[in-house]
Amino acid sequence: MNFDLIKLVSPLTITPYPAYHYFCSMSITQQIQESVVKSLNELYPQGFSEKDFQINQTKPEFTGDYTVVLFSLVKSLKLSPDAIGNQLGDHLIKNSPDLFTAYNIIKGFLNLEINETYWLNLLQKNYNDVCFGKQAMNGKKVMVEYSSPNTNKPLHLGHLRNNFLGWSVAEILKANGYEVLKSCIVNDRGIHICKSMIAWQLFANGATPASTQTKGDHFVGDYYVKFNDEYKKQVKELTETGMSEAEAEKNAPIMLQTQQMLQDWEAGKPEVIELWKKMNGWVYEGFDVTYKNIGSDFDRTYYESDTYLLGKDIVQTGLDKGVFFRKPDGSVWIDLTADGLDEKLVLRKDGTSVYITQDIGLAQQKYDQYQIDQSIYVIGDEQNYHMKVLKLIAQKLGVPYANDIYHLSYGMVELPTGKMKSREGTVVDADDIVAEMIATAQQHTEELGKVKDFNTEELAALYQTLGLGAMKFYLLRVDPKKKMIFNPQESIDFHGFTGPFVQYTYARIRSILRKQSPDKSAAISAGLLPLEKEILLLIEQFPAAIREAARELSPAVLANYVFNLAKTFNSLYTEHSISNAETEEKKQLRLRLAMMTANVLQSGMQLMGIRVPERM
RNA sequence: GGUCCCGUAGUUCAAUGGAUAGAAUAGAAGUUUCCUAAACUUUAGAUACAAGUUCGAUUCUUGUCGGGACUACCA
Repeated sequence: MNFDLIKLVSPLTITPYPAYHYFCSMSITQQIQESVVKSLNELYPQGFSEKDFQINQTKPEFTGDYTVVLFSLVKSLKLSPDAIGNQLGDHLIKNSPDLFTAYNIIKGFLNLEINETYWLNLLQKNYNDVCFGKQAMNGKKVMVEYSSPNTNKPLHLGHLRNNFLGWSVAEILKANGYEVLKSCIVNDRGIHICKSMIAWQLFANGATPASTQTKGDHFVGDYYVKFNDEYKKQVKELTETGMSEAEAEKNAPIMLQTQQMLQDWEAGKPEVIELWKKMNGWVYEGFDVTYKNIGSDFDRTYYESDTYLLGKDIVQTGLDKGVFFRKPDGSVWIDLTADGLDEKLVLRKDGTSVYITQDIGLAQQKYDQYQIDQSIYVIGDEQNYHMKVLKLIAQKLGVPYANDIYHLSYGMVELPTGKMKSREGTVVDADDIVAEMIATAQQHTEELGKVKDFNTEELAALYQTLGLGAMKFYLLRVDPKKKMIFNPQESIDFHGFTGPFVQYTYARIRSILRKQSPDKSAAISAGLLPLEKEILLLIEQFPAAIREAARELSPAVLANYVFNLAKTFNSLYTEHSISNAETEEKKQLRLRLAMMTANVLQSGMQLMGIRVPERM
């Protein structure tokens, strides 16, 4: 058997959904809500809305599918929960017999049983719909800025979380009908860039990535490390001559050289600019390889060397408006003490701009260029203060996009031993860890020996799919806002709550469907078994999960969702045969169930940037 | 000092104020003549502490203890 490489793994990027396609029917929760509101208002005069009660999925230990929590109604109705439950339950069944078939009340909870035909119709209508759960375009435009690398060192584990998160959030927003622009701001200038340039001049003897067979970003990063080593050495030498540490740090020759180089760069000195371009070029070649490998892409890349002068004119406007004030030395500030922050510099006394100045300028430029409705910045939580300042300044300036600035603040990735520290050499390199995951995928695959007929290319694609899938899932399964621990041992596990677990479930379904697809015209069986219904309930919640993921800007919602669905399907798979089902109608039901599960798993994984394999 | 964030099984993570706090992993015990055992089943194990708000608190409020981030005329 030979499989086409293209078809072996699922596509990564989502194609825009046709405008005519959208999930038109209301979710079951919404329908229940609506029915309950209607019933309450017909039964009682008080006047109720959806906010007056809660609908939950019924806990497995009770009979029923969805549950109305009655406590919140007790006070205004002055009736016991049981009395309300009985009246409401009767009324619901009488008025919507096609939706509700039975109810029971336990300790203030009204458990409702949903008519089985609802689930069967849902399945029959959508089992082959690969767009299930996605919304039509809503005309809103969002920019998601993520990745934002420095050109003095290679990407590390923290960047991976940023990249996977930014990319996934962009796809999730697309699935919710937004037009999304992915952007990247490259920090390509400044003192830290000059550090690696100086070190290269001093120590490289003309070496290049090509001459040393090193990936460009790693090559340059090595000189950044060399700078720090040399700097430390010089500081130590100076302090040994009796100089104070602070003085030594200021006067170390290599630091003086670096500062001179920054001035030369700003003055446009040709040989400095040339070196800068050359070394950044090496870094970009390296980044391109990494980005391509991990599946990051951008619609628009901004370079700080182009934007670092932006924002000065806005500062002038702010001065005129009295938002900013000038100190006697000529520097310009904003007073944010009333907002619980400090005074913040926006323009140096020499008239040059600082970090925040260019961010103000760039925000304005993005708005002018693209008329975006929302601007999401995927940046680590160490910059919470900075982003708060940015938004505050925008608000005080009264710019129209001020309230559309949103900082998607994600937590740091830490190791079991603590924070990653470049000085202590504990930084986990992005390329290394990805390669390690792919190698682990290869090792597992070879041990299991299930795809011995694959050719070299197919194997490479599979290892990539599995290794990267495991990595992405691991970094995305945690709530982005929270810091997370990266445990190298645990991360390479391909069992349990992992990407490969979901991929495996998908592959097993595809294996069945390759041999036999559902017969479109065939009847399906009524009388759903508990596991069959459980899967349908979960599938029905997929559109809601996509919406929630967008509302929370959290791919973790999808990771949890997809895992639960896969887990439940695996139980069904073990308990009940699909191909050799009890009856032909059962078989047709389960084939549809399998197909829809596979589609939803694929969509969900795709929204996290994870491909799913046909076989593994 | 100031501002902000976080404390849930041994470990890593869940839980719009709702029922007996879920998973995964590690531990223990099982499942392969049958659709892929990267799977499934069973088992044991946790809300830092103390008050408050209420029908009900992991969730909201306050305090205590513990951990972290930020607080540059760097970017």
